[in-house]
Amino acid sequence: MAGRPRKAEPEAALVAAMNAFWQKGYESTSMSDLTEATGLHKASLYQTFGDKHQLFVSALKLYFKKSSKAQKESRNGEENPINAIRNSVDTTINQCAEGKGCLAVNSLIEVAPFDAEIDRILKQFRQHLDKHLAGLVDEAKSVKLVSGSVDTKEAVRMISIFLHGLSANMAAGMSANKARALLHGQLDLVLTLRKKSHRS
Amino acid sequence: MAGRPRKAEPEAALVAAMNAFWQKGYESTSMSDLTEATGLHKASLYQTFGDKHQLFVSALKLYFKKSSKAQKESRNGEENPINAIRNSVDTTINQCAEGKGCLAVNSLIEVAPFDAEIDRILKQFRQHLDKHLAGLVDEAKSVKLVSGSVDTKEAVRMISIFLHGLSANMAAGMSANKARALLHGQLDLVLTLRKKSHRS
DNA sequence: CGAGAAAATTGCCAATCGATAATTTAACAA
DNA sequence: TTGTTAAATTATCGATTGGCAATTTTCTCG
Repeated sequence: MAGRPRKAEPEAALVAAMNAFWQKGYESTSMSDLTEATGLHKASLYQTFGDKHQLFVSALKLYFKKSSKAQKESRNGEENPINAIRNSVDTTINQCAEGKGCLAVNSLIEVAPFDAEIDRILKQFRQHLDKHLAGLVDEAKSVKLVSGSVDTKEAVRMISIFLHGLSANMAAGMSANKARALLHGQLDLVLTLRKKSHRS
Repeated sequence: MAGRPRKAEPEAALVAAMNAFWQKGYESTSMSDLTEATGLHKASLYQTFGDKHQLFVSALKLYFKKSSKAQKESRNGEENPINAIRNSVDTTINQCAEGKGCLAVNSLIEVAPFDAEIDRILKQFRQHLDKHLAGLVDEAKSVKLVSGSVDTKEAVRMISIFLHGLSANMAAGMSANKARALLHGQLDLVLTLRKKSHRS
């Protein structure tokens, strides 16, 4: 009944493909690049993941899965909601890489305008992240660490947009440290925290 | 002496090429796309502008020329420095287009990481814009419309990053109106203006 | 040990990529 | 008119693209 077993876990190949798309973008990553990155032959990629577009969709979904997992872990017992917020956005920055930026933001610009499916996936992901952050902001408001006059949705949006901007700048070489510093400044402004209040 | 005259202004073709790159990005825009957009035949494009990369460089420089011109005109006799700042960033948003974003930001993500020349041009452009905005902020500080405690460079950077984020979101469909509203909110925060102070 | 099944690999495909050489067309000067 | 010059066009190049059919290898089960 059973046939020849796989030599490699397809998950590892998918991670390699994800990194390839991340580094070069969708269009510029050729099937040849993908075979080199994954170690799999071209036809094996087609058999395992379908065509290039399907492989990209799978890679994006994996990126989101990893990112969501990192978000959940970012709290890690932290009780102070403000610090939880800081951990959360720091984690988002950590998902970016110097010289590469964030795969989601890159794809938002490069492929979402021409690809309804990718656009849908990315929108879903943004909503997911925004919801997570909004929960933390509400929590901070409930314990009066953030003023009740702050509009949660608005605040989250201002932070989210700023994160997009940081991703673009990191793609062009901004360091993660610099990005984090700017980001915490933005948090101070949006949540009307006193400056230099980073960490407790 | 003189030979056959040109049938079309090369400037018009360059504008068309710029729009093509803007809409589809560098890699995805083929020479075939460019011939269709410009109306020129392929070989004419090579003769007039050099290869694809040189044509892209020329298109980027044209984009910056147009953008810089719009920036200068955005003041247009406005005496209130705060309104001059608002006009300036509104002009930046106007350079973006719904569904396309800003050519500079798109290129920053798509090509700057792999192309030193483009990276240099884009960096130069950002510095130019930042300098212009910093001048306006300093002006506002000198007439006490912005607190002297505001760090000009820091403030400009926070606004610039936010603009990058807005461009990314506009590429994925955010309306210019929404972008402007969020942007003015960011100005209020960064320059510590009282909310809803838009326009005088 | 074969028979069968599935993974892995080879080899090839039409289409398109960016880029030029060779040629034709059209204008001005002599 | 004709020679010169340059723009416009045609035709074509080799390389690479994404994609797949055909084949070989390697396993499990009867």
